[in-house]
Order: sequence, then C-alpha cells, then structure tokens
Amino acid sequence: MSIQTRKERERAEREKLIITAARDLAEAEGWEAVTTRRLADQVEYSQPVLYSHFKGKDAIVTAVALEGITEMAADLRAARLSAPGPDAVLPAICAAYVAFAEQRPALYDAMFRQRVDLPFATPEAPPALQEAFGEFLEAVRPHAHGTDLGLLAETLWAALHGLATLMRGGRIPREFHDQRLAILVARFTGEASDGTARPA
Amino acid sequence: MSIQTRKERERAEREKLIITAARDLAEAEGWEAVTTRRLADQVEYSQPVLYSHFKGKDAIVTAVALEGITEMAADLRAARLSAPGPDAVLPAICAAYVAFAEQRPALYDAMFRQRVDLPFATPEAPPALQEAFGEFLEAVRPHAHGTDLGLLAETLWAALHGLATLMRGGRIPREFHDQRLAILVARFTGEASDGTARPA
DNA sequence: CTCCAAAAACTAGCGGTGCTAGGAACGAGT
DNA sequence: ACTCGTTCCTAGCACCGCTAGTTTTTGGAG
Repeated sequence: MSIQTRKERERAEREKLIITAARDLAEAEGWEAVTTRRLADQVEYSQPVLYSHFKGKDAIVTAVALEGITEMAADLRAARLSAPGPDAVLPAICAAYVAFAEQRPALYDAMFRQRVDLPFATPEAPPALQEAFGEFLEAVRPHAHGTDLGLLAETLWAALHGLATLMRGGRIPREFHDQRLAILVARFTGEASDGTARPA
Repeated sequence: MSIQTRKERERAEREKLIITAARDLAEAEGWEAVTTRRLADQVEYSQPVLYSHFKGKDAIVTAVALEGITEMAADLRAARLSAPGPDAVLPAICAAYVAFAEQRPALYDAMFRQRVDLPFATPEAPPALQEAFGEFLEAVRPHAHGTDLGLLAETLWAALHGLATLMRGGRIPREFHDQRLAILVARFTGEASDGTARPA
C-alpha cells in the first residue's frame, strides 16, 4: 500500500503544480498566453502528461476557477465579518467583490468569463460557490423589503460583474469607479443616493 | 476618374461583404467558428485579401462591433420614443438592451466582450455609441435625484451588461430573468421594489 | 540479481489557427 | 502590342489543442 499511496501523492502534487503554473501564467500574461506547451514546459513534463490529469485545456481552466471561487468566498466572508453592523455588510461585500475582480483578473476571468464546465446556481454547484453566494444573500437580506432574496442577490452580483468586466475591458473608464460603486450600493441599500457630484 | 471610382466602389462592396460574412458566421456558429480561412472561402477570395482590407482579425471584429453599436442605438432610441412617458423610458430602455444582447449574442460579444480597438466613453467614441449612451442618460434623468447623470447611466449600463453576460455564460439561470430585470429597474427608478415573490 | 510485464512519459505528428513573403496574372496607359 | 504597376493567389511560417505509437522506467516474481 505504501507504494500506491506514494504514487497517488506524487500525482496529486503534480496536478497541483499544473494548476498553479496555469494560474501564475494567466495572472502574469493573461489566459491567451497559457498554452499546453508552455504549461508542460513550466512543470518540466511533456505535453501529454497534462492530458493524463485533465481532459483538456478547459478542464485546467476549470480547476483554476475552482481555486478562485474558494478564495473569493473567503474574501467575501472576511468582508462580512469585519463589517461593523448588518447595514454595513452590503457595501463591504460589494467592495470586496470588485477588489477581487481587479486584483486577480485572470482568476476572475476563469470563474466568470471563460467557458468552464461547472454547475452554477444549482444544488450541485461547488460548495465554495454556494458559500460565496450565501454571503450575498446575507448582504441583501436587510434591504430586501419583500423581494425574493435569491433573485435580489443574483441581480446585485450581476451588477457588480458588469462594473468589473466593463471596466477591465476598457468600456468604462477606471476613473470614478468608486463613485459608480457607491451609486450601485446606494441603489441596493435603498438609502438616498449620495448626491456627490462628479468631481471633474 | 470613372475607373478609379469603380474600383473604389467594388472595394467598398467587398469590404462590406467581408463584414457581413463575419457577422453572419458569428451569429450562426459563434465567434470561435469565425476563422480567416472560412471567411475568405465565404467571400470567394483568398485569405490575404482580408488583410488588404483589415489589419487583422481583430479589426474585422471591430467592424462588426461598429455595425452592432449602430443597430443597438437605433433599438434604444425606438424604445425610448415608444415609451408612454418619461418614467416609462428607463424600463423600456433596459428591456430593449437585454433583448438586444439575447437576440444578437455574437454582435453583443463583439461590442462588449471581445478585445476590439475602439474608443469608449470618450469624445472620440463612435457617434452611434455616444447616441446609445445618450439614450441611457435620458432614461436615468428622471431618477437621478442629484446623482451625476453620466456615472448613473454607466452604472445602470454595467448592471444590465452583467445580467446579460452572466445569463448567457450559464452563471445565472435563464429562469426568472424578467424578475431580476424588474428588480434592477425598480432599484434604479426608486419605486418600491415589487414584492412579487419567486413563483417557484 | 535477473527478467518481464505493466505503468508512465516521451517523440512525433495531425489538422487547425492567424498571418505573410514571393511570385503569377491581370489590366491600364503608352 | 507592350510595358509595368496593381492585384491576387499559392505556399509556408510558427503556433495552437490534442493524440497515436513507441520508448523508457518501474515494481514485483523467480
């Protein structure tokens, strides 16, 4: 049994190595730079080894996305726990979400932009994803006023996703990002929208 | 002068043909099916002629995106004009926007997801894009309450973009899309969020 | 220690991609 | 009719994801 477990361990370590290499390369040069050849070179194995671990390149992206989901869930949870009160949760979650998207763009791309084979918004979805969504549920709960919590959370999530992706894609200027985020938060908390004029 | 103009006309016609072929192919089979070889085959010319019209494949996508922007601007304008009153403009614009994204997914991808070399959110942006954004400005005007119009419009735009792209990417179920859109609209019009519970 | 079968990893290659260099064919002006 | 510049095509480059077939390594039996 010892030999068998050693092999399995080594195999698991190598798999982790592949995922990390893919992630690092994507974060450094973007997903378009992540090719199976470069990946194989990085882990110092030949290309076909990758396919003994993953069905294809998409599966590698999926594995990276799963890592990202776990980390995002932790970020959102930390943001909620450090919020001073229930009403402060939503702004904190929103800020943490867009910060994650900004700071780990490749990870975020894998999670929410690339084609991956992961179940979303179903009971079969990854636990970490459900956990992350749960944080959004808690965030919107004080401001639901009878609206379905799940739908409200999905809508807020989508709005943040739009802000993050449009900004990253250059469709919306980086300038005044904080103000836009504040506007969105105000619209979802129901508080009077802050009348701060565009400072430019 | 006649020969010269004839050549220019034929050249313009062929360019239009390339753009249309790219667009049709993308709408039919997705952008990943749009290759320079298939495109060249479609217009019955060899590959290199594409490069005498466009700097590269990205430029072709950009040209398609420009077409899409023009059509979207027309859709949004029509939606605004057919709205019964100022307060009905925002819901109409929102509905028209997501409908466009749903019905012309490839066009929408070219406009807002793919890497294209177009100026956004600057005075140099394509007129049609500024026109489309102008429709959003009009839509949010009655509900701004002192918030900067431009930032508010961008934020709403981003929220709709998030809804459209997450749904298309399978991250949010198609079910209850109308409710989510209603929630978003309610949050931006400032009216009491409709308490319609999730019918499931 | 030797041998052999099985497991593991490699080399080489397939069909595809975006893009381009170099030569052939065409057509307008003399 | 003959240049000669323009236009277009053939062929090919370097790369992509992926896989078939072969070589190497490895662990256990004799």
